[in-house]
Amino acid sequence: MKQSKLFYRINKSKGSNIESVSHDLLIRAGYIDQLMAGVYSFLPLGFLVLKNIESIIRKNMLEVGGQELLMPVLQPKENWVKTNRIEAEKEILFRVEGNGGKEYVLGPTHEEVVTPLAKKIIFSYRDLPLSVFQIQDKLRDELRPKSGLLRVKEFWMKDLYSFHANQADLDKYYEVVANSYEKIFKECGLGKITYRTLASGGSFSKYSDEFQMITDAGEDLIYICKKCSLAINKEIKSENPVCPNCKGGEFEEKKAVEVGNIFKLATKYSNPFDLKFTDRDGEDKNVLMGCYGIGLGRLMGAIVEANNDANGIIWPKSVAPFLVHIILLDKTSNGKEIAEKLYQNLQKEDIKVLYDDRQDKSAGERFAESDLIGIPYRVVISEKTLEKKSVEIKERVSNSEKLVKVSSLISYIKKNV
RNA sequence: CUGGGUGUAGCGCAGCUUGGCUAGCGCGCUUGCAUGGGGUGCAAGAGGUCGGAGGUUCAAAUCCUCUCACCCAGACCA
Repeated sequence: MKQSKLFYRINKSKGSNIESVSHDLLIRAGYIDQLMAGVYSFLPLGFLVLKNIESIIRKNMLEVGGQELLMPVLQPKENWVKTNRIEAEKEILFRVEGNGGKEYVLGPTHEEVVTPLAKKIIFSYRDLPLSVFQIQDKLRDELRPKSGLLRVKEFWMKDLYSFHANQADLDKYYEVVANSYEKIFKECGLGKITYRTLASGGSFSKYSDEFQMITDAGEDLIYICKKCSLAINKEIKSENPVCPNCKGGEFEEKKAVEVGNIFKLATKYSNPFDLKFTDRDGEDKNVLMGCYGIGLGRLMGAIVEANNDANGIIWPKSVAPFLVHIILLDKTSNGKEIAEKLYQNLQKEDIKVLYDDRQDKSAGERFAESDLIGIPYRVVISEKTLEKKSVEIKERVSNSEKLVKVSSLISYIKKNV
């Protein structure tokens, strides 16, 4: 992508009412735009990041046997009456009326769709276990959206639903997904600061698990055992004066944001929708279910909260909108030719490049913008570097740069990814 | 929903207390000249009717009433 054509606008000044770092940086660097409270557009830069996060999640969900499908945002009110969530969730439920007064719900989640759907497919123990997932838009009328992407009314969510013949099988798969979640957060660069956190559970299981990333921008409090590192949330803490795992140590209190959670739903939804299967012994039994969610936009915000400095965002390579940011300073036709060729050749190697070809901007301004946008590798091409048939390469995470021969730049980058 | 705060140009703000010339500033944008490795300099321009509606007044960004929106804290939250 040539930067002169990129659909974005840098804002030099921070809004006085913006509190969270990720909110400020994502807006200022042109990743997102606020349409109204809790509702954002993803500009090209932001959408590239979102799609990278999506790819990481999709890959891992396919690995645990999830089959990808797509369910509608628009849902019939009747299904929500059946589970009583039309009442239980009424504060966050968007409802719309269609022609003839027909009432709809805009889906905040999809148990009310996936369960009746599964009923058309699952009949026998032979059909179990199975799991399906989607990455799709969710709508929740949050009472108070805040902190940019960390709490919003409309967002992409990955939701996986699993179906099992017995508790042991559900328990086993639940752990498989939990491990997969840890992998996802690690791949997004949050491995060290994201804790699988014990939380109180759904109706039929005692516990659920939240995945909490430590950050001051978070709105949750979690407690980490200093002895065994078990993390628990506030409710569990008030039920357990000592660590329920090691019976030992004190807890350390940390602010955190919930980037994912997993539940054993058991029969909570198979009951009202009468989702049953015929077991080996010929008896009809309730299907047991699990559900597993990750909010993609929130994860993106969390990644920025955890990866930034005074100059801007520092994207982990796995989710960065581009891997390389070429900045051409040399104004001669020779310099331009070399930059263009590098730009083309990098792309041929499937390396994503943002090429700053804006020769009317000062070097300093372009460097400042580059830091703000936060692409992992910055490659500067100037008369100075070209005298040595080289370009200058600098990683966003470091503050030292080095010269690399023009001819070996691609292999250098490939070696370091 | 409760409490607090804010709406003036694309962005960030001043002006409002003590109504009064054609509503200012910085950034950005346009044009020209210079500059060319950390938000470059000089000059000349374009752009707003002050969130919205109503009211008071000779006169309203400024005062009053209503209303909408956004932010922060709390409550709430698979």
